Amino acid sequence: MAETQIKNMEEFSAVSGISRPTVSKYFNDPDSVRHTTREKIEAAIEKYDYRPNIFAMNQNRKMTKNVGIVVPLLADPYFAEIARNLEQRCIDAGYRPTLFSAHGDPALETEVLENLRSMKPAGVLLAPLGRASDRRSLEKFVEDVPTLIFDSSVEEFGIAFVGSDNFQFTSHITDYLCRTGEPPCFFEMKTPANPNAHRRRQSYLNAMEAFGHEPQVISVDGEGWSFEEIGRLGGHEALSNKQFSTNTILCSNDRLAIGLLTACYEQGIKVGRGPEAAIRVAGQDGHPHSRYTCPPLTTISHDYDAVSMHAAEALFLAIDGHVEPWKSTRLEGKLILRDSA
Amino acid sequence: MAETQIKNMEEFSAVSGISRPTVSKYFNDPDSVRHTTREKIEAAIEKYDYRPNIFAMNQNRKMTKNVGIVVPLLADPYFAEIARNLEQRCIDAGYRPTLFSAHGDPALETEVLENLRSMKPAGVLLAPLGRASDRRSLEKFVEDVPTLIFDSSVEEFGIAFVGSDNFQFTSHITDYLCRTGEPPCFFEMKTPANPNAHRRRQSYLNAMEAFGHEPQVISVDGEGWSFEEIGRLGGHEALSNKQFSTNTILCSNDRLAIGLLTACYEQGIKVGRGPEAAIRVAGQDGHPHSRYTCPPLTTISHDYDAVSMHAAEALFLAIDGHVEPWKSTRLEGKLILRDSA
DNA sequence: GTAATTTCTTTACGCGCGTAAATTTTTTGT
DNA sequence: ACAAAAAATTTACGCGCGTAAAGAAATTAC
Repeated sequence: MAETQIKNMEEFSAVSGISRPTVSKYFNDPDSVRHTTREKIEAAIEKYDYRPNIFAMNQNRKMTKNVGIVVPLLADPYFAEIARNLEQRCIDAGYRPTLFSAHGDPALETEVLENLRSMKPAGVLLAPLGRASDRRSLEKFVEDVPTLIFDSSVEEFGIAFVGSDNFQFTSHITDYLCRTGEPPCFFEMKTPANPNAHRRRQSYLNAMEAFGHEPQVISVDGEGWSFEEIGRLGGHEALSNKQFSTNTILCSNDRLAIGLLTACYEQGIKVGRGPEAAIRVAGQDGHPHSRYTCPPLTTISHDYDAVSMHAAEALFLAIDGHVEPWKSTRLEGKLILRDSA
Repeated sequence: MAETQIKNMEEFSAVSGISRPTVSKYFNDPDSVRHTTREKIEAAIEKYDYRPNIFAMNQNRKMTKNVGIVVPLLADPYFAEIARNLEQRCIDAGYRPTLFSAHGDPALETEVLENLRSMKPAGVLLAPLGRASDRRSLEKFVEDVPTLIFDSSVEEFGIAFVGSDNFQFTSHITDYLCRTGEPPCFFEMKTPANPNAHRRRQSYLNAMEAFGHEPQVISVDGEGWSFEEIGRLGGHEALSNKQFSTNTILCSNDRLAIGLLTACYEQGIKVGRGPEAAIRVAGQDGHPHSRYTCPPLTTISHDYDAVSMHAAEALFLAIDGHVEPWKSTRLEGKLILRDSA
């Protein structure tokens, strides 16, 4: 690295021997300049360690290279994991991702979108809070910014939706449970955070009917995003009152299942699929933590990789101007058999 | 809101009746203008929904209002939780926080800092990867940007360090375990990710000596940040080989403990403090998930609130120019008694 | 009420880069 | 080798705001 400190593109253009507009063009898209020119510029970048001022860059460009990634709750490893995936894909595609979390709070979600707007993002990958989201501010946002909705759909907002096929999820795992033991009861939140839960309940009802079993849904109280605690408290109540009509419980999601497992433990109820176990518990999501519960949780897992790939690709296409009608992509999950069911 | 769309500060200055330089002053610091002026401006903001262009703002200011928050692994709920805390404090103090994760990768950590630099942040709250961090790039970074190190200290880098008192952590919980049963063995990673682990081991050795017990450290293999899996695999090996000389195991951190609990489960070993339990297991960190293990994990918890408060305050003071000699603040943890020990 | 002080206005320039237009140079096709 | 096409250069302006300087206006002090 040379000792002369380059402070702007003008100076850089001088030392690199390439005119400033061409240098500017290069930074906008390295492939847009001739191969030999590109090499000269990159040699100079290497030598002088020059990087253009991103604020000055973004000020004039109508479209920046910024991409916002918004999740409802970053403290949930599921969202952390998918956000990590998306982040990497954005970087690989030459964008500058920025991570945001609504922390379970609708007001914060609105605020985050408000702030995002001022970053003039080329696009946004948004997993909405769901039921609690402020519909009007979401609507206003997606009008102005190319937004791909993932994880949980909100009407036909944005350019497309990419998520998991909740119907497949639940029917698949219900099928498994029915084939390997007593048919499952369904354990869920009474007022779930997002519409995925409704689909899963409906799919459970459908599947049970198809198999000729009597469905039983236990809906527990609880607001907010403390699913484990809701599952634990609700589980205690349901267990104490003997609300489960069979020895098998399918939870609406893994976090609820984790709470339920804790409740079972606290009541001395042995969970598993062995003969000595009293009940079987299964979850849904393939939560990063589900491997380490006791017993390890049988679940049906999101295809993290596929979801993030489809979501990112769809957004990048839209940014590049490939307009397509709104589309919903729902990917299948994979059953993960462990000891809990 | 009026229908006229204000597109820059010039226009806003016209409709608000305040000159542009004064409006600019207001956005730089609302308290720097006269009370009556401030009200006029804020009324106009409300009416016209104007927000200054952040790129243009940041371009000329030598110091922005940006604050970077960098953690080693956002998928770890511990870091997610503390990041959330810090984020909120930054917002409350009028800064614009941006979240970054090194995702356990030293190269990514360096890259994140490189990108952060171009955001000209007023300051950075950095929890380094630790042992794996690239010392030289950290050093270069903290020279240029006011950086507060938290969670895991790296020499005397940055403006200060704020974290937990690992010596107090381990001596406190070791004391508890000794008083309530057999003295603990210490379960850790052979090559831990950060220096906190070394302090904890040392503190364990000190405490055991003080109590007149023979210490026993079991160090398990494993690289990276998959602590649960490392704990599980190492736990299996240690349990099979009967390496634990007492019935009590203190883990270097909660994630390791969670893995160990899974190993115990998989070997049919009952964990708890009751008479029917075979061993006791305790962790350290107060991991958000520790409440929901089976049995719920006895641990010693970081004071998340205090750590984030001290860290944020120290950074804000430094940004405001209060230069103080480098200082290390280590906060005590609180013992959380649960069923596992 | 007057002077001192604070705050605001006017004027003006610059930051670093995007980008458009006209021109020149280089590359490509045949 | 020559014309056509592609890419680079020169020139020039603008983006939205920070900020400095000088003077006018409003507030405060006494």
